Amino acid sequence: MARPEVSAEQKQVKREAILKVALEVFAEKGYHATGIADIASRLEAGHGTIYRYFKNKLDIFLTLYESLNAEFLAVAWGTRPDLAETREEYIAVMHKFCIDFSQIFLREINRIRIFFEEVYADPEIRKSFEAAQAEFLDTTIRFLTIGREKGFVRPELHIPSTARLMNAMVFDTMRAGTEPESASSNILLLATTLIDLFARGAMPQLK
Amino acid sequence: MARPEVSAEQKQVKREAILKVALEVFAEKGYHATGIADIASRLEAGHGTIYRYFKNKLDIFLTLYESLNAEFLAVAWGTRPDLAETREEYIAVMHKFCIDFSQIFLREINRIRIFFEEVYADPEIRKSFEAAQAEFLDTTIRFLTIGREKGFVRPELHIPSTARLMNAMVFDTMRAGTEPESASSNILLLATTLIDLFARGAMPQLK
Amino acid sequence: MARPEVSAEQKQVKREAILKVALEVFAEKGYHATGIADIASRLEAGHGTIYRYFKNKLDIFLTLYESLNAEFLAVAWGTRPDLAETREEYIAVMHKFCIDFSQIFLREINRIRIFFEEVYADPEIRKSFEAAQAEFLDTTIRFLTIGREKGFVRPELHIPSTARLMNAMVFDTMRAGTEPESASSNILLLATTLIDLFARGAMPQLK
Amino acid sequence: MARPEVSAEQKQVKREAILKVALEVFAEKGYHATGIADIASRLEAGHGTIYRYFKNKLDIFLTLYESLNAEFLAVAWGTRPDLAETREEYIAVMHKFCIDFSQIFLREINRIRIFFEEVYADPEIRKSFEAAQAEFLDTTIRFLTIGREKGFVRPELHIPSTARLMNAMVFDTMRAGTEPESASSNILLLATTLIDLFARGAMPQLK
DNA sequence: AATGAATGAGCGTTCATTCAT
DNA sequence: TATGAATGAACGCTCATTCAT
Repeated sequence: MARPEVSAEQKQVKREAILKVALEVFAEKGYHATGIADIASRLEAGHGTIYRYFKNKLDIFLTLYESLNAEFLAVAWGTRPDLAETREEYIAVMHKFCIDFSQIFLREINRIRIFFEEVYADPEIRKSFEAAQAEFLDTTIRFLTIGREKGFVRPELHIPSTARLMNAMVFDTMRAGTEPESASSNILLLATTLIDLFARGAMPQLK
Repeated sequence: MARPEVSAEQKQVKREAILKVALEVFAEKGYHATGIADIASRLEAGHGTIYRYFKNKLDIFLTLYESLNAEFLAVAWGTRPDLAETREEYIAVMHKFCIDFSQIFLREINRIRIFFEEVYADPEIRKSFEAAQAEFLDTTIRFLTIGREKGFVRPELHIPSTARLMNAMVFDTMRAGTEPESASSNILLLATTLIDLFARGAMPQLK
Repeated sequence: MARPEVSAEQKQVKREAILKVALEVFAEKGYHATGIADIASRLEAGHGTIYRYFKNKLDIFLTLYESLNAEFLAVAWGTRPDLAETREEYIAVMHKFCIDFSQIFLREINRIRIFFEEVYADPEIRKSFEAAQAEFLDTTIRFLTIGREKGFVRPELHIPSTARLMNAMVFDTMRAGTEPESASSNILLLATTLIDLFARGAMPQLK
Repeated sequence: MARPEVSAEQKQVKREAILKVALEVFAEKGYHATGIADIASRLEAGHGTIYRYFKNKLDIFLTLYESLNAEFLAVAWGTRPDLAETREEYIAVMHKFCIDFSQIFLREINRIRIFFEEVYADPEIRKSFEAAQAEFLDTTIRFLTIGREKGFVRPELHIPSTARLMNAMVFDTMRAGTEPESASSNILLLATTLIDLFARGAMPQLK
């Protein structure tokens, strides 16, 4: 009984070691330019070894890709706009979401890089990306719908479009974090601005 | 003297013929999956011929890519927020920009597709994309800066961040137009919502 | 003293277990398409284990192959044309040989399949096949030589050639038994016809 | 008009050059042990070149294989037992068939070698072999049926079985020709014996 | 100018075998 | 004794690019 557990555990350890170096190489060179040989040699292992743990190159990539999607989605579905009783609380929910997202970013900058850069490298990756995007859209739609019910969102706003635009801003904020530093790519500043735009728009209020 | 001119002109005609079919194939299959042979055979020409007009596959792609960027940038630099005298005119400038952008889209859906999907297919493409994005950012910064000077933009807004977020929304609106139709991917609806968010935010105004 | 015996016995039991499943897999997939992993997994053992009992894949195959040859040869050497006193008894010897061969077939269809199909899969197998064929030829030559001495075989017949042709018919009859059923592949009918051709030829006798 | 013809002709010349060396290598090393690289290097060409003329390794092999089948079948269908008016003429038809077959053999010993040795190297080859065998059987059945109608074949003989056994002898005679010389592998002697067995059987006629 | 035949580096992947545990 | 993780040589094949015609 103990034995298979150890074996399975060791297998998992090795899988994760492969994922770790694969992520590094994918982030450095991109999906297409990365060869199994690159991953194997950085792992200081034979390239046959990798095929003991993953079906093929795509399998490795999708594993990395989907685990990131899962983390993002967990944060997104974890927001609780339903608990917000006031306008300020509603904004605070959004704020918390941005903070949580940022934390994943800080931890997972390489995975975020491949998340954005390799969307179209393979039809399977694209499918995975699109499935995740659709689900993200659902979470944002939920956020807005609850907000409207509670009177925190202007009722005349078209929710699906708004959700899509907000997601575009959120993901671009993440993407900014993967870029070499510049004034415009400060992730926190972008998040603050995003919330400000959401709350008040860009134009002064007419009296 | 006449001869070389004709020759150069003919050369240009052929170049454009190649670009035309290359665009089709790139849009259908993507950069990596497209072979020179695919382009040549659809052109009904030998593949050696293509190398007389372009250095290599990347050269063809970048030519297409950069001409699209140039068109987009021409529209962006052509906006005249400086001529807006009223809040409504300022919004109208933005509206016109969206309309003009949409028109490029309607005409150039294939180029827009490759614009979005092949950003990271090659480091050169990426560089080109990033250069264009930086310039787009400049046009939006100009738009916002002029708006602020004229009192149409809230002075406390951080302009570079706002510009980046607006661009994210604009490009995502374009991208939506390349996707199979769905409620959320209506390009005009997205543009209208974008302007609405810009003008008023998503939340009701406090009295 | 007892111990090594038991060990050797156990070793033999395991060897036979390996041969049993190996035969199944070889028959199903063929020599080249069969991997050590296929055999090991059907055996529910590690693939390293197999190398404790056999030198390599070829060793397993040849063991199976040669044991079948040995069985066939035992039957062939077991014919007793020397005991035949009459033409009818001589034919009966041949008949018995066909029946005995068929029984091996009924029992060992899988080994017969690999016997025919994998002759050239490896030079070693080929060598084994050819050695067996040469020995089969000897048995048939013996059968015919004795027959001639006893006046049951036409003296003008070239015995080595006749032996070879008869063997060709015998093995093709066996091979027919491994094929999906059809009118022409009825093993008993073929054997009967073979004997009939041997005894009387295909043409009517001239008066 | 002249141009494409020349081009197609050159293409054919090259195809045949490839087939020529491929046949040599296949005959020497066998299908599985032959690599595209082996063929290419003997051709003194890059291995990519081969893929301009053939889809893959199997394509080359099947081309060789099927052209041999076609030659054999042409000979088989070219026999004219229907023209035989006497027993001797009927035997002469068979004799001619053997001679013609032998001539292909003398010309095509390498193709005959692969014909026999690589039957099961790939399912496609096997399919091709079996289709050819079935057609050969038809030609022999035709030969025997016409013989029976004309009174040259004993009416009680089971024709499909007889046809199958005769084919086994014919092909084994061919196979003998591919083997290192021995008393039993004299192709003409085998053919003569085959006809003798066909005509008179192996046993003395009862008075 | 136009061609397309030739090239070969490079890819992802398989699997028989070894050997430390 | 039994294991299965590790290995890496070797495979078939693709395709961007060159260059002789």
